[in-house]
Amino acid sequence: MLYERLFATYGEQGWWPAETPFEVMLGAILTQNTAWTNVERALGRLKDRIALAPEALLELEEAALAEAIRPSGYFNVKARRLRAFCDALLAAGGESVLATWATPHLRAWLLTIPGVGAETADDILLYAFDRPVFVVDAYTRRLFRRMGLLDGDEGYETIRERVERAIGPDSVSLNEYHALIVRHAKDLCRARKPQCGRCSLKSDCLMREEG
DNA sequence: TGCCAGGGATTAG
DNA sequence: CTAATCCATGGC
Repeated sequence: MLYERLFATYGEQGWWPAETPFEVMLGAILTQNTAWTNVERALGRLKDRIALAPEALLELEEAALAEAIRPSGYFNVKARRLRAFCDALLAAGGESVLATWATPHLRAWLLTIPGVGAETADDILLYAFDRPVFVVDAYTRRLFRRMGLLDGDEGYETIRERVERAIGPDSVSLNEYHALIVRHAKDLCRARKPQCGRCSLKSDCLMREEG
């Protein structure tokens, strides 16, 4: 099975790279269609200015927040999204309250926040709240399609439920699976290399559109 | 130098 | 309901 192959190739990933659940949430929004190295810079600049807590973030003017997260790209859009997220978080009673909610309720609530779509919501559920959900990203679609596991027109929910059924309600394995797919794509299969020299799954290189 | 990154909202057809 | 388009910096 694909999961075992990836794990055997790359080993444990131990995601998400963040110090606190709140930092996971910020990173989940900042990394939308953005290279993670840029997100790290943005988070570093933000930490230079404020403590990483929703109250402190909301004390920044939107323009100052945008300036702080500038390296992550889309900084005006993301500044608005981060503020909207923190507003919603505090209105709901904070992390400790959300942690008591059932996963479907928590997911539905996340999806009401502007700037939080299906993938970002699942990032937060899995990596900040340790809920057993699978995160479907662009790499996942490419890899699964290339391996013949998808026809190509399946929607986000279909793919997510299929994997969750296959793996089972195990947040540790689901955590690793998504992280391994990203690792497979970004660390060993470099963009625009015609072949992936070091990649043991080279026929499945995710960085090339055509297999 | 151009393409693309751990998407989502909005607009158009 | 599917398909463009916009948002924007930094690496290769």
